[in-house]
Amino acid sequence: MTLARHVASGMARVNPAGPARKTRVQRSEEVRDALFQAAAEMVGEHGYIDASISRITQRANLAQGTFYNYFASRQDIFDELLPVLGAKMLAHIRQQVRGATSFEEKEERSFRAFFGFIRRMPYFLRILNEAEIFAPKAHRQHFHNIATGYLGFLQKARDRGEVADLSDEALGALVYILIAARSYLALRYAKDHDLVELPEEAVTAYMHLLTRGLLKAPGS
Amino acid sequence: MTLARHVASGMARVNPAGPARKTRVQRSEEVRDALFQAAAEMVGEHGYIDASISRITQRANLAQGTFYNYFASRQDIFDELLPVLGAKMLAHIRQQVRGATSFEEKEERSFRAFFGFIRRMPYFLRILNEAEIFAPKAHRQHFHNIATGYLGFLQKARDRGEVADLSDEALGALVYILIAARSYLALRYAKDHDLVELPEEAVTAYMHLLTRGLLKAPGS
Amino acid sequence: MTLARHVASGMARVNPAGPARKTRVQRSEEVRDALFQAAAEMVGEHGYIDASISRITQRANLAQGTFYNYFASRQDIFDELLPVLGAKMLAHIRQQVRGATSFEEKEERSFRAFFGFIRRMPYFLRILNEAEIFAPKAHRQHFHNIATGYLGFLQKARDRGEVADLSDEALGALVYILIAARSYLALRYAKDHDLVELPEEAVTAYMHLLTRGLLKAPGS
Amino acid sequence: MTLARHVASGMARVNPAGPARKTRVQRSEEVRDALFQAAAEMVGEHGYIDASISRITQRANLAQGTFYNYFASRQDIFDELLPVLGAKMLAHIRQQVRGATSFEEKEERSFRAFFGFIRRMPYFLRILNEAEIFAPKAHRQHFHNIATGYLGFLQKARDRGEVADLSDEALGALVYILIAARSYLALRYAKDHDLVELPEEAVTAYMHLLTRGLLKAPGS
DNA sequence: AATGAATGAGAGTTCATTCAT
DNA sequence: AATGAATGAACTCTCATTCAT
Repeated sequence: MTLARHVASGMARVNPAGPARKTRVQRSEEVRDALFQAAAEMVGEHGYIDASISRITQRANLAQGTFYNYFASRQDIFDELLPVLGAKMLAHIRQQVRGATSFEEKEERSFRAFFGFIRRMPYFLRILNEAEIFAPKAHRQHFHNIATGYLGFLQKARDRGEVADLSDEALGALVYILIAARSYLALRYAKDHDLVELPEEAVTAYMHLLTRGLLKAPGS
Repeated sequence: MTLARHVASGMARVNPAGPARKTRVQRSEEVRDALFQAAAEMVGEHGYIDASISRITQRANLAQGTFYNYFASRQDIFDELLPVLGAKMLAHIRQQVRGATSFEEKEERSFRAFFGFIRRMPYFLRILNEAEIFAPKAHRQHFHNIATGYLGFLQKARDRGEVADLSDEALGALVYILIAARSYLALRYAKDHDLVELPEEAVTAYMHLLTRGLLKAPGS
Repeated sequence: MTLARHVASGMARVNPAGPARKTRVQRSEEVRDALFQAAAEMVGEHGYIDASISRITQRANLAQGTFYNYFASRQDIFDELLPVLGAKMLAHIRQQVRGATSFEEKEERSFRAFFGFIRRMPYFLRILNEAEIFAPKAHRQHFHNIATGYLGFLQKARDRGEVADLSDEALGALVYILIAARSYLALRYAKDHDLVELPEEAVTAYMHLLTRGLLKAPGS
Repeated sequence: MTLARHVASGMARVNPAGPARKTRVQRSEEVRDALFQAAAEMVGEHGYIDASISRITQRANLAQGTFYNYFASRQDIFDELLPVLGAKMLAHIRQQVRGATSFEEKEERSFRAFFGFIRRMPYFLRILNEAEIFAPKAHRQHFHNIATGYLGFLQKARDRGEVADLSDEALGALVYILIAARSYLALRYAKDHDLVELPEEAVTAYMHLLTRGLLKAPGS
């Protein structure tokens, strides 16, 4: 829950009768956060389409006009959702992978960490998926970030001799396949937009594919 | 062009001064087709969001009101798009795979056939992708159809001994991964919503993953 | 009253329970007229600023959305107001001047006809004046029309020897002065945006200026 | 430039780190001036409509709230613009006319002085013109001031025998005509809201009308 | 005196759907 | 069966004004 506390908690409303002294900038940041939070929740629960300014501000206990003190437009806040949350995701995964040594171990930990993240922040998956349509620039950027990092990781593993000797172009394609795998499995195991329960079998399948492919081993 | 003739042709407008002599049901089907066609084109070119009734009917050379003689609502026609086009895709793939013998050959042919299809019917990719958001029921159904067929195919290959001896659950996960791979690679290699140019390297990468996994072969 | 009947009557609302059979295009024209009429009244009475779509449609007994079936935007109808009413004004003046022979007589009749027009159609003055700000393109066009016609009229009179032998450029400036005179006198003698009562003294002053200038005649 | 220094200079911003040591009332007057100045510039450049409080205060380097320490409302400052600038215009014209002896000379000097003023203070023309719509009370007052003075001037000239023997009412109408002439000619010769280039021909035309009227002199 | 965030009414516009013709 | 005008709810966004700091 610690991870979600800052960003995904459903509690982060603006509290007009706050407990005590706050500086103006503190208060201002709180309001901005409340709006961001409310937008993330709305998009996560009902999609970008239904995340109207009216609903977002209502959820944040603010007047509609207040929104425009913090964001230039509806598109503006949409374009911020994925970068902010995507960075959190990356940080989470990196932290979980730290300490792993082999390519294989890193892959498995990273795979599990991805699902751990969307389990704790169920909004994220929908925000990520719909961003392709509603915040395409942000989505492209996010994808580029991830794909680039992933590609470097694969290239190093290849150069170290841990991964098959494939061309950069081929590795680039594989990066997309692996990212795709995570995303679709998340969708596959999501229940009611809310909970993703990844069965061990899925991890097995993923790792089997990575380590041995699908074909029956000749000697077995 | 034969494939696209029925569904993706830009010609299928209603011709008010048609060559005459049609039965009422023929005429009725023509109108319905024209609407469907126009909707598919609009969604394919501009996305579900911009496919308003007004634009769809305009493209079909019909009045707005006519739409509601054939579809109960805007959502209604959206929900039909994917099932109809998805069936065409499946038919196309099945036909291309016919005659292949080994699992490996079938996989490669099916993989290529998928890209062949979206190359000939560029609308399809967008309709498919956005359906997750705008026609979720249809999308789930489509996915279920495909996944079920794919799973059966994998199970038979496993039982025949061509594919590794994984549990049904694990195969189910793999199905998602393989479908995901195709979808994301299509996005990856799409240019301007219009053309998908799949490089051979991508096929290589995909087949390598399937046949050998990613790890360096021990003896090499 | 005949002049104002078509355009400026306050009665031209849409009557939902109309008396009898009308073709669709008749009905359609009526609705368009009602909107135009309502807009003219609103602008005439309260100015462009307060002529919101909401108020215009309310006055025409129509829903807000209906407005956009007939005009592409608020600016659109604003841009139509002056051309339509300005043409009526010109027609009225031309008709009143018909039959006059000398330059002097034509001028006086035209001068009186202008005030006769705005007396019968009190909206017009405000629409004309504010158009400079709210419908500048229309205003420029209207001004150009009038100024061009007026200039030709002065040139012919000069060439005939009725008017002093001034350069075209000087006549061009005079045209502006004469139009300005009418416009400001209308403002001067307007009471409550509603009634313009032109005193005979004003006609005398205007004609005196035109025929003799302001200076004391030397021999008198 | 001396004329524009007080009112039209683009420099008159509030300088937060001023050279210090000012009495409270001095400082207060400075702030008020800065707001007035900013408003005049905004209205002059973009019109009353776009002169929002936000834009005015931004241009004056002040916070929005500060505005309301000096003016009761937006309308309030609009209503001050024309009286203040109009007085400057009158002062300028009076000064330029000083020393002229005949009615004719005074008229020509005053005519030229008007255009000299708006040439040096290009804001003024727009402020003046739009005031009729956005600050009607101020506009009426301004007009009354000017018309009254002008009328007295004409009356004296008439009584002296320099001007034709017209009734007061007729002279009242002529005042409007002469003011109108200036205003419209300014508009006629304005280029891009910024520069008014009055050609000599326009002066000729104006003075010809005043001294001889438009008709061909009988003996010529 | 100066600040600037909060407010909420109101603006123009779009669009799925209805329904009389 | 086809039409297309009418509807009204919902949308994003602006802005004068207020007020606690």
